[in-house]
Amino acid sequence: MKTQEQLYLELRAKGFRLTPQREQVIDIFYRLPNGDHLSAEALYNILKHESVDVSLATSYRTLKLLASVGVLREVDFGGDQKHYELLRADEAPHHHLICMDCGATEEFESEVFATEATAAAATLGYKAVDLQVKLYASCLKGEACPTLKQRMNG
Amino acid sequence: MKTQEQLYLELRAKGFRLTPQREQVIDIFYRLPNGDHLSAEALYNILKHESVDVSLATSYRTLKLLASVGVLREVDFGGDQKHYELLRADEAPHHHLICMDCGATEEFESEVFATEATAAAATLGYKAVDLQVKLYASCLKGEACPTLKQRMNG
DNA sequence: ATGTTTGCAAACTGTTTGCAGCCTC
DNA sequence: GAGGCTGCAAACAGTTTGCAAACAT
Repeated sequence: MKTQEQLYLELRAKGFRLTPQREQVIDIFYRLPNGDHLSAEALYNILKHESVDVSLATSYRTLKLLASVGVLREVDFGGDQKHYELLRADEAPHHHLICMDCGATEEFESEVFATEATAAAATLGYKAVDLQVKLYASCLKGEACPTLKQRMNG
Repeated sequence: MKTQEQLYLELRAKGFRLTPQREQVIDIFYRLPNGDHLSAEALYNILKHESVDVSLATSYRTLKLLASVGVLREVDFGGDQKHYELLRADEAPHHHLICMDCGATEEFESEVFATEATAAAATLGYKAVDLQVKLYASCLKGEACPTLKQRMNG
């Protein structure tokens, strides 16, 4: 995978400046568990928590910039805020399962989706660019579901 | 497929009232080309155009109600407004292709997705409920793309 | 008659933007 | 030094909500 330093250079090459804020944002995404994703507000909270001086507006602007440059991928889970995840070019694209009971999200992989999607696009006369799969599911754990419990007590 | 009359009874059975507004909304969705979808505002505009007396708020409320009852399905295309489409129980679920060049959306079917998704959910210990596939693609038509042209001249 | 649903306008939420000052190149 | 970048607060878009009147049952 691309290193953070390579990314910095890439940004500069494209005429963008490397500010402390951008550096920190990139750093946070690199430290995130694989496949994890953040909303602008979540990112803002992490930054604040780490005593990084960033405004919410910059959080939004940076996410958008990094997505437009291809560093991040915008994904949505049907909630009301957009989420972003690191785009790892050398990894199999993963898909998202969203639990309707507890709100948890899980990632899973499958080449079948990509293959099928590319074929479908071609059939319709299009060229596939990005595939986003949202699988809404139920954890069936009811009361026992840890995430659900947490939310109800929160 | 369920008839509109069946739907009316179903709503009443669940304790909801059948108002002219709701009747009209359901009617519009039934008259829509198969697989087509509407946002709250689009629905509102159609209703106004047909001289039906409905407020935007009711448009939102009705869509939400019908979705919660399982008549409509909420789908999103990455834009900023939610869209809704008629849920036809006896039809193969369809998926959406969104053109990144011209914004057009197309539907396509494939049982492969559903099969794969159900299996993936089971593997993770979940029960699949709904699968939403968004395939971003490019129509490659550039200037010649009719929808794109229309948008640029609009 | 009762309780749901509506329209209106105001409130809210997530996101974007204008501007003055700051900082990277 | 010049122009992009930031923070702030105000502006926005889409959606939700409180309330009194209107309506389905």
